[in-house]
Amino acid sequence: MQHPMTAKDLLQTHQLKRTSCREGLLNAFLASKEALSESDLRDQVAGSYDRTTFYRSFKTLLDAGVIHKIVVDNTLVKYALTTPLTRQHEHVHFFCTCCHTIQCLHSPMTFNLELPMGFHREDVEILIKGTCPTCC
Amino acid sequence: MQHPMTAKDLLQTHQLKRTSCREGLLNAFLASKEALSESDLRDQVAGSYDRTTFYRSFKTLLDAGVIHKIVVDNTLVKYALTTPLTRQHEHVHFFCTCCHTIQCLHSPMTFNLELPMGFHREDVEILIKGTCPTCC
DNA sequence: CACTTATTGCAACATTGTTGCATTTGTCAT
DNA sequence: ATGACAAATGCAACAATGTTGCAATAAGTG
Repeated sequence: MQHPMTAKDLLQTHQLKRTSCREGLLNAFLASKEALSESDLRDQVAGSYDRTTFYRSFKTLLDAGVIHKIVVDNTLVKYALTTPLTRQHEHVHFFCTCCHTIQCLHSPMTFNLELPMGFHREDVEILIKGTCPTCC
Repeated sequence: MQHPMTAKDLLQTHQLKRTSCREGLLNAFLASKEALSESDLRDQVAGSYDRTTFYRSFKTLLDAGVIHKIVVDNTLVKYALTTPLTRQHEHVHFFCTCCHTIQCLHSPMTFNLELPMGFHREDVEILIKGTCPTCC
């Protein structure tokens, strides 16, 4: 299932006003299957809008949770639309070192993490790096 | 085992010249058990050095792998000394949701991950969020 | 359509990061 | 120790990035 949503829907769902800059940003996300970097976005939409407007619209979408941040390798920062699957905890991100795409894995997998004394676990973030089926 | 190393040792091991700014940075890390943010470091050492020098020294340590980056929650960025234990793959970072500190965990832990067909795993990054012994 | 409120664009500013170059410092061999 | 060489430093100037206040504008509502 891809994104059946339109920029308009996304904004209305989050009770945000429907402005052209916000729609421009969201359309960039809707048009691409992969996560986008901030400069990707800037290249696509920011020519048309004031720098300030871009920042503010971008921040609005982030704060509202319409999009979310992803960090790969502790270095590469990208953003993607927030989906119901994205929202759930303890899911695993897979980063393909070959084609540099990111996927969420939901298939059954087991963890056995034994923490040292005194540590209490609430949540886990896991990023697996390797090659995806398409690449190898 | 804590860090038995001195700033001097660390620099020599990595074949970096022993300058006071680099030593200042490393001493900040050696003095703290926790990961530090860039502004933590700036507060501690940067008064004494030129802004440019701070950036360059910091980058040198990062590039050489003497320190490494840690990202929590896709948002909070900190840095820690790279130790032999840190260097080994599949080590775990712990983020305390109470005191907001980050530690590297090295204690023995078992870890089982079954990947879906076609995926090949090369490396794993794990961040555990919860409470540390000091806090709860 | 008119009203209300949030968003926009602009300008000015603040912060953050970068580059070139002369000076200083560390390292290594003597 | 001393000198030579390479590298790091500090400074200044610059570039990029992010922020704030405010008047003009556009969006949602009745």
